[in-house]
Amino acid sequence: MTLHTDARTPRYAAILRRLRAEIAEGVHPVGASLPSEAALCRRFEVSRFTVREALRRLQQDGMVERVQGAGSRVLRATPGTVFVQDYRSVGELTRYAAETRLVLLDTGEITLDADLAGRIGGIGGEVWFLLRGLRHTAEGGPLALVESYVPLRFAAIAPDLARGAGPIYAGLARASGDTIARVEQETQALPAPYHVAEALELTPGAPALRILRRYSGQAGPLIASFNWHHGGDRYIHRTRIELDRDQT
Amino acid sequence: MTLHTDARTPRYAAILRRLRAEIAEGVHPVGASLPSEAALCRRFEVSRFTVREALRRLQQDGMVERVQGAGSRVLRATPGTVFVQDYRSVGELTRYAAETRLVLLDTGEITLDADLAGRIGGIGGEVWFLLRGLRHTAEGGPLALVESYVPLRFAAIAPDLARGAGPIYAGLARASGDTIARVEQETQALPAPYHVAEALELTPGAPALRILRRYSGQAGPLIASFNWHHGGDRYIHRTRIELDRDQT
DNA sequence: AAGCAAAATTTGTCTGGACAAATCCACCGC
DNA sequence: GCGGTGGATTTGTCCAGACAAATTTTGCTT
Repeated sequence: MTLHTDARTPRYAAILRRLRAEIAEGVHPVGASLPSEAALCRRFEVSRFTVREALRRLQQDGMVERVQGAGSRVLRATPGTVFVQDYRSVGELTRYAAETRLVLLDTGEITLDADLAGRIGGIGGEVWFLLRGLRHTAEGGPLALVESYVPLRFAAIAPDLARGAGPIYAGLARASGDTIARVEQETQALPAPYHVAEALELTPGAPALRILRRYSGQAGPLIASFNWHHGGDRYIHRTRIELDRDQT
Repeated sequence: MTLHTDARTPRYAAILRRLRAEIAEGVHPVGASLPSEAALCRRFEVSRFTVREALRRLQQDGMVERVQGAGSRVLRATPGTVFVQDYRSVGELTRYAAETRLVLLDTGEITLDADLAGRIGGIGGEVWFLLRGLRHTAEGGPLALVESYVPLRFAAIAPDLARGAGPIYAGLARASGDTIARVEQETQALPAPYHVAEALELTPGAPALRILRRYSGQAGPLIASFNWHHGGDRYIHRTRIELDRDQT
């Protein structure tokens, strides 16, 4: 197959457009693997460099995940309309988590129904172990409902980690001899489900902020959790972009 | 200069670490240009591919901007503590805005009640000039309601800027001889107010995502805008943290 | 001094090739 | 059936080279 591209647009851009369209149309459904780099090279009659450039951009859009030895897998059918990236170094991330932890310990009001064991087809079609917890503010009001999904192999130790010191993801990484490789986060505004409304003292259906956070190690997922928050008046999810350079 | 790298870490990672350290130490101050790719190749005794891989990651961090023909310029010395950064560089940000603009023009469905002049004690107790706009997707559905607040001194030119080409904040910066210094963003989930629900085809009170974005120049605020979005099913606000593997 | 055109510089795109590292899978032995 | 082993597959890293495209600099002309 030859590429239809005028002299202006680079070849990888044409391939990128083609692949994006195919993913959107369901030729490569979410969860399926893309053809290998070699196959794409043959199909588009370009070098591996060009194919990789296109795949790299798909990956940057969050549409595709690439694993050495395994291949490229479709994560989502469309790029996020607004795509914001959050950067923290590992040291800072740990410190951040530690600070959060401190606040929680300060109030001494964490509830953890860790013994509630479920086998729930949670996220990504996989079977996970569910932990449920509640976070309170210093004033005693509910701050967040946390629903954490842990791979089944951690089912035995997860409750202890949840009750122990330090963030859970760090404990899981330690226990499996892994290191944190990736943290992803998705924010949505949804009507509060009944059990969330009850926990956060909202009326069911009121706007709630749901933040999905996924921690992955080199070996695979460590933990994924939904954090349910008050919609607006009591909680603000805040980000900041700082540009240090002059723009013309 | 030879690289000190054990067999495990790739060479580009070592170069990346070195450059990051030098930028942090001020060897390459913010605003200055990095050595050219060719120079870095000679210095580290690697091929251009390897240098480019390191530079590409610096660019992804938002620390460096790369312009064809001009070189690589240092944008910021370190990743901030809790800063969330749009992963596009400033150059790409402009282009992104331009692309959005194109899409909008394509559908021909932008509504701009720019002549609706209000003196509204908007944000921060100051008096602002209000612009209102609606963004449609390619499929024709409403994507976002935009309410922009502009300082009164820009009241005369703002409507023209909104109708003209290019992002408004860039036009304002140009008009005032200023440069963008900071962009802040806050996300909240709120019950959709009536006028928002009407615009986005929601039922009033349904969960909506409100993103407040503030652009500031060196001299002061340039523009602040509320972006109202669908709550969840059609719009996902997504962030991602990717940790480099060369950190322990 | 100002304007314009050519040259030099610098990053972008692309080829072809090579080996390493991670993963997957079929086969074998128990 | 189970576990391990080895080969095949697939992506990651790296090189040397080439031309294109954008920008900056230089030098010439007016």
